[in-house]
Amino acid sequence: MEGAARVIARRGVRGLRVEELAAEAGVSTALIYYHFKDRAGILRATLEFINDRAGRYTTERDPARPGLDARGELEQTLLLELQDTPDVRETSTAWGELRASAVFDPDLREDLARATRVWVHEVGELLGLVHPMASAAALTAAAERLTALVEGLSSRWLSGSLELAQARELMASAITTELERLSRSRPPV
Amino acid sequence: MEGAARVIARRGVRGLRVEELAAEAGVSTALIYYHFKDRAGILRATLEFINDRAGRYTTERDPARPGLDARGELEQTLLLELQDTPDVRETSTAWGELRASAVFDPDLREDLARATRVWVHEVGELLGLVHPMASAAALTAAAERLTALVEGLSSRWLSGSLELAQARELMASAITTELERLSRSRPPV
DNA sequence: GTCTATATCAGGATAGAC
DNA sequence: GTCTATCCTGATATAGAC
Repeated sequence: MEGAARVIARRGVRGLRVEELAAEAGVSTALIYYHFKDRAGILRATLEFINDRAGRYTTERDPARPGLDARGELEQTLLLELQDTPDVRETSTAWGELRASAVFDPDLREDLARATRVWVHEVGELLGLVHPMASAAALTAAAERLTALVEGLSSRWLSGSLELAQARELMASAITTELERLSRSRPPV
Repeated sequence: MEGAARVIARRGVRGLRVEELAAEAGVSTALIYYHFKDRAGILRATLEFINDRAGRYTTERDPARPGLDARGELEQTLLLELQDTPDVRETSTAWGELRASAVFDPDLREDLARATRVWVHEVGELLGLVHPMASAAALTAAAERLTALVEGLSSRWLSGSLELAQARELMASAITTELERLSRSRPPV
């Protein structure tokens, strides 16, 4: 699975070759087919693996850093996707590929939509911690804008149209703006 | 070229089959190869065609609607990408595919980065018309955020994670927010 | 479980006639 | 310019031995 994640990060979901994956794992292609029904099965398992791993590093901060306030946690959650580490690169790349593939493959859409909803919801909760008086609708809209922006910036970064440092700055300023917006729409007590 | 644009919208850049393109155009594959060197040549020509067409419908508003104020023009330019017409769908799909492919194909990056810069610059200019006192840096940053958000929302829409109407609402509210932000950072005279 | 073939097939590209 | 026929490569998937 780790090898598969690396291959997807290197070649994309649609560029994944079973032979290359086998080489990456140091086994024969036949063994891959022994463990997975077919190419689609490999993909399914790998994307699940990647999502699990992403979920892990998204939530493991919770108990570990009690000193982090809600806003800090929000920033960290969103900026996490804009980092040049192998894990994040793999996850973001796979995520982008999944979305791009879903445009042409309806089978992928449901999983993707669900995962997106979960993420938007998480960010919405964090925004709610910072601004407890904001309406649910306002929080959801802000979360939707912020997460969509992360995806947009991430794909610009990965496709070489934007420097990582700039992407992070733009994201940070967007967070500030959204929080200001929330505090104006329903001022805190 | 129109047939190619349709096929790309249906199958993606990486899913384009020369045979399907030939069928779409009602000719043989051999004739396609008579006109284009190879598959890459087909792709190059088609993406150029699509970009030209997109450029056309982006700018043809200028002389036609003198009544449209700067803000209206800004909104129209950005919301244009979020419409369910064949042209826009084709353009947005191709654009998303191009970006997704560029992650794995360095050859595509330069063209893409250039086109992105042009677009960001255009939006920056429009923002400047609305807020002539804002600094160039602030305008560019806002344009970068807004265009990245359009891309993020567009790919969510095309991949079935977001309703078009919602995407448009989110985009409209983001424009409002960015304009407010600009007016605060350097208040108008 | 794991390997070495190998069947099979799709799709890019070309030859050569008209 | 346009077609039919076909070559050829690369990639999925399987058979069968160990």
